[in-house]
Amino acid sequence: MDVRVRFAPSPTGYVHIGGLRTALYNYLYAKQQDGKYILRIEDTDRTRLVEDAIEGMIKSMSWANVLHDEGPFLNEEGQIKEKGDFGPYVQSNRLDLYQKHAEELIEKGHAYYCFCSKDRLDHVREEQKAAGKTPKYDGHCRHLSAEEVADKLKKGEEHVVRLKLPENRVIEFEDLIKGKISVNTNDLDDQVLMKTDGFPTYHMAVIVDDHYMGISHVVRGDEWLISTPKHIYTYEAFGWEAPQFVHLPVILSQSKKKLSKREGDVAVEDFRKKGYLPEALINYIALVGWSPEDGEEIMSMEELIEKFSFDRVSKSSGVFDVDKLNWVNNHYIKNYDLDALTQLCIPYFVACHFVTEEEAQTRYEWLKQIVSVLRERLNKLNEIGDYLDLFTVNDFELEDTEAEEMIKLEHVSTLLDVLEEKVKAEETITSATVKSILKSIQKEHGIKGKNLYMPVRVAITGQVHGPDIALVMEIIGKDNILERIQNTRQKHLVK
RNA sequence: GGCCCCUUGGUCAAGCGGUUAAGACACCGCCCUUUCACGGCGGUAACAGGAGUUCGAUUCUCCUAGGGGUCACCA
Repeated sequence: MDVRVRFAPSPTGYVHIGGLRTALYNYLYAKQQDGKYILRIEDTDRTRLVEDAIEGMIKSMSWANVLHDEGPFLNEEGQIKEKGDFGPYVQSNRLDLYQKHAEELIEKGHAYYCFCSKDRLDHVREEQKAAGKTPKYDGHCRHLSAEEVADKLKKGEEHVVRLKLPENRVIEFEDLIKGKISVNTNDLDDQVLMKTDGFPTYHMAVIVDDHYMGISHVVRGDEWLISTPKHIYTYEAFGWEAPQFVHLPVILSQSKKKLSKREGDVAVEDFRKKGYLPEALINYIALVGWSPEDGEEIMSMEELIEKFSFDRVSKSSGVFDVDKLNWVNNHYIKNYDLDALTQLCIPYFVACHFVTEEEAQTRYEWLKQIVSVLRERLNKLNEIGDYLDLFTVNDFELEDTEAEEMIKLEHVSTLLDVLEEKVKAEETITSATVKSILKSIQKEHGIKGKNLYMPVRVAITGQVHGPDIALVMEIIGKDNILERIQNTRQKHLVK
C-alpha cells in the first residue's frame, strides 16, 4: 500500500513547535517509505480564521525544510496555488463533498438531523452536570419521524447533522504508538458532523478528506486519541477502510504544562527570528519523543529519514528543553559553512546597526572574520549583538570587579607601555603578530600566562572573558588597539 | 466527576525477565590551552508506591498515587 500522510493545521495563527514536530514525523515517515506527504488546510471554523495564516504556515514549513508533495504552495508572486491530484486541499473548497456525504450517512441511518437549539443543549448540559452526570447529548432528535424531519426542514429550521452512534458497543483499534485502545460507545457523544452554517466539523471533514486523499496513516496529536473510535465508526458507516492511527505524545514546557505563549517561544517563527538554524531545530525537535536505535543525537534530515520509526516514539509526553536546543544549535553553528553562516548573520548585524545593508556587502570579509571568531560561543544567531561592542567601542568601562582586579596588578603599567610600543612598531596587526609580540614581552619582561594575557584582554576589551584576544586584536586593527591602550591607561589604570 | 492514556536521574532518553540500569543536555571537578572558549577525562543524580506471577522483576498482571487527554455547532 502506498504511504500517504498529511499535516493538517487550522489557519488560526502560526505553526506551533508541537505542530512542527507532528509535521516532521509525518514527513520523515513519508520520505522513508517512498510515500507522499500532504499539507491540508482545515479551515472549517469560520470564527477563528486568521488572515494570511496559510501563507505564514507555508513559509514556516518551508524554512524548516519540511516540504510537502501535495497541497497549497506559494508561487513567485506569493499567491496560493495548489499542487496534487487529490485537491482541493483547503477544506472550505470541499463543502459540497461533505454535504453529499452527510446526506449519505443520514440515508444509511448512521446520522440524523438535529434541531435542538443552543439554549436547549446548554440547559440539558447544565442539568446533567448538576445531577453529577457526564454531559452528553440526550438524543432528543434521534428518533424524530421522517415526516417531522421533512416538515422542520421545509420550514427552514436551523439544524445540524449528528452521528448516530450505536449503543453499548466497544470499539477497539490498534494505535501504532499507544497500542490497543478500546472505548465503549456509551462513553461517547453523538458528534455533530455538519454545523448550522453548512460547514462540517473536524470529525466529518477529516474522515471524508483522509479517505478521498488516500491517507494511509493518520499521524496527529494525542488530543485526538479519544475521538478516534468515533472516526473508526464513521469509516465503517461509509463502508470505507480506516487508515492506521498514530497518536503523538505532547510536548510540554519546562514547568510541565502544555507549551504556551506565556512561557516563552512556541511559534516556529519565533525560533527562526532568534537565530536558530532550521537544521538544529529539526534535529532537536525530532528528539523530543523519539530516539534512534543507535543513540545518535546529531542527525541531518537524511539521517532522520533513514532512522525514523513509529515504534521508537515515546508514549509519554516530553519537556521541551531550551538548554539542549541551544547546545544542538551551537553545534550546527560551529560546523556550518562559514560563508553560508555569515550570510545568515547579516540580518543580525544590520538589526544591531553594526553595519548597513550596503556595508554588509562591501565589508563582507570583515563580517566573515567576526563570525568565524564568534561562532563557537553563539547558541543562537541573535546573540551576536552581545559581542559587537567588542569591535566598535574603544572608550569602554571595565565590565566587573574581576576586570578591575586584573588592571590593578602591579606590572600592568609597564605591560601597557611595552605593548603600545611594540604594536606601534608593527605595520599591521594580525593574530600572528599579536602572538609574537606577547611572546617577546614574556621573554623580555618575564610576564607570562594569565598575568600576561588577562591584563591585555581587559585593557583591550574591558572584559575577562571573550573570544580569542589575538583574533579580536587582528579584527579591530592597530589604530583601535592603540586607542584602547590609551583609554585604559587614562581611565582605568591605578596610578 | 465519567472514560481513555501515561509514569527510568533536574531534562531528553536506552532498556523490551537475569545489566555494575547506557548515552546526551544541565551542574560540579580535573586535564589541555601562555588568555577566553572549544575539547578530553571524571563525578553527583533515576526504575512513583504496594501486592502478586516467576528461581529471578525496571521489564508481565492487579491495586493505589501522581500527571495528561477528553467530555463544544474548536480544531
